[in-house]
Amino acid sequence: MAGENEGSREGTLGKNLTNGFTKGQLSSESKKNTKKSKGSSKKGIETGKRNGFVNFMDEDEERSEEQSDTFAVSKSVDKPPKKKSLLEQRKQLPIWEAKDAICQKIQDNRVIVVVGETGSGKSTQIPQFLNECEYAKEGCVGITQPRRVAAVNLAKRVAQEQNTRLGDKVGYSIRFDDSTSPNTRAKYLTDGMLLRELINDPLLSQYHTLILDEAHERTLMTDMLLGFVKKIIKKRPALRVIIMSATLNAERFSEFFDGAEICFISGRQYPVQIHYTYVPEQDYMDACLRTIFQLHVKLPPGDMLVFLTGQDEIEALESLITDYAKQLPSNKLQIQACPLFASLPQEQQMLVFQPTIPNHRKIVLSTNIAETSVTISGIRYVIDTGLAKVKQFNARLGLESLTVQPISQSAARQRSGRAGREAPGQCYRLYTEADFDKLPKESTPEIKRIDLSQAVLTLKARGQNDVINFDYMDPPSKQSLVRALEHLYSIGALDDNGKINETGYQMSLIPLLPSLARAMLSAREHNCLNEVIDIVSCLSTDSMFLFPQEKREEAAEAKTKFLHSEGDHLTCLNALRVYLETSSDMRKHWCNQNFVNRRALKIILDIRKQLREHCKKANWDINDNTEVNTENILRSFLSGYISSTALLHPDGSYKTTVGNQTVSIHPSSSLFGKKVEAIMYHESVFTTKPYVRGVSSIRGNWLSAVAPHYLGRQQV
DNA sequence: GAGCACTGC
Repeated sequence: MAGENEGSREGTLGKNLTNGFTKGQLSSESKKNTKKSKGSSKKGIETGKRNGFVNFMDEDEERSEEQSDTFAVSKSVDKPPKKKSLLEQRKQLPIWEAKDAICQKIQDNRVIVVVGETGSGKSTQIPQFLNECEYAKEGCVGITQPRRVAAVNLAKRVAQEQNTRLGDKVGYSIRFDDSTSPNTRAKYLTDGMLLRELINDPLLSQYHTLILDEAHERTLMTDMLLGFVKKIIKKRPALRVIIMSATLNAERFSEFFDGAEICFISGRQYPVQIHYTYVPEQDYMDACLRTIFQLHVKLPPGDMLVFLTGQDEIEALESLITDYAKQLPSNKLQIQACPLFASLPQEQQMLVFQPTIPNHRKIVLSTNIAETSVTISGIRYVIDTGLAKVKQFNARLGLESLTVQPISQSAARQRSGRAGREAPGQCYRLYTEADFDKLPKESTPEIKRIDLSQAVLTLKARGQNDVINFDYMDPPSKQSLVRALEHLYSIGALDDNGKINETGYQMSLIPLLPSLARAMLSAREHNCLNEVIDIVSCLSTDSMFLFPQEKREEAAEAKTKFLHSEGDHLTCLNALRVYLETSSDMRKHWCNQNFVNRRALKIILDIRKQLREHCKKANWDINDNTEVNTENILRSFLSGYISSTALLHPDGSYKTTVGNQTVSIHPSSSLFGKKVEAIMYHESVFTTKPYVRGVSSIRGNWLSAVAPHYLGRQQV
């Protein structure tokens, strides 16, 4: 199917492209185009409807103004000369002028909102300013980040500026890696880590100031922190809070904190001119390909960043670009296409960051990863399809889905901003201005889109028993909260009144999904903690089994030697055990030979190590069984998957025990096509139909034994 | 008989 799609896509693309770019036309068209756009820069690249060109119009004057406001254009284009001292460099940051004002504001107000664009230096400088303030003599400032790398890099930079060893006065704290000491006065941490700290220190008493950075991203963790911090300031009058946001929706944060003052910091961002298409493009892949070549022959050198939705698209477009690039005259600028997505192997990801091949224009084809997580230097042009893949959780059906959706206006601005990091840039939106205006202003916060089981457990374990009335900036639907409560109840984390019990509290201390944490607790009783730790580690990150498009059969063949008849849980245990027995100098080779994802395996081993340490601290015995007792292992998992089970019906289909929905075993599962009495599954995903993945076989009579309190009414 | 945007503890 996938192959067929690609084939037909290539067909239309090819036709349209050659309309616009036959070999002979290439250079003359490009000349014509350049002339036109120069002659009428206000009106856009007007070329009419011929030749399959994608026609863009520029933003109108008013809109350009708004854009430059949004991006707080820096007037000085020159960069600081190399030899300047760190202090002199700091003094040139836009935020330096605001130093006294910020210090004054934070002395006078308990909460402020700081809006600063990229490059303002707010994340590195404000913590240093604060530590010089009168009120901040004792304790430290905590700066939260949504991502691990950001926490580490900011800490490194500030340690340098303070001329101190990293981990001393300036440190960071992220999962698997803590670099702080009692001396630490500026601590960069992921927001998940600060949420962890709430367990042992409910008032976060070590901090004189908390800075929630990148709050506009509205991650689940940031949103939970916002609610907790609002509670804490009522109990700690001395605590200061700074909410940092990159967009102009700061009023929402200000309102949430009872009208907190907003400070605006200008950034070091160059203007980006926005271009829209005149008419909606039917096929954005086709439009993308044509736009890339159209712009390539027209625009001065400078790399290009194209936002697409996923790996398949990126790989398809990459091969098309490479094909058509062969038609470029050899005396003209050539094209170097670079794919970029999270699961791309490290070595290939590096190509994006290395200097562009001489006489080439680098064209980075990227997912959303380049919108926030990764910054690429040299980008002058952005092409934005206006789309992204978004995960959504249907609370009524308990199904997840991943669908392509239009992005928000603020995401579109974030994308266009990627063209103006080093010089003035251009952004070509493959949609009309009218369509842009119809986009939602902000993206939907994560808390409204995902399964909240883990979040609800987190809230309850930190003293927020009433999760419906927690002070959310954007409350999730009642239905999704109720579903999470029901799920937690089904696995025995809550008592009959919905309060967290000892089991639930123990689960909350384990950094895993509630279902997997429950399996671990159950494994203690079944004397198979060792095996279950290995399996939950595998289930906590991307699959270790790779299936490259071109070598699918080879990869499937390699996987057969690990297959276990009882299902996917024991299959991944088999594979991990073989890996662990492989000598360290052979492991890389083993991975390549067996189509095993080395990056996933590294994370699996990190998680495994962390879980084993957790057990050691809790004094839990990690058994040293020589023989694997599959029934004990599966029964342990069933404690966590009790509401994720399905029974085989006479017609050969599986129907869920809760909700009686028909589900199919995903073709990637080792139980695909097998008919067993009953199954439990790690996740259910809606793609073309409801599929379950991470599936293992169970006996029907295990169900009532595991959760009589829950399944009593729906006896099997 | 077929999919995986991106994070995080």
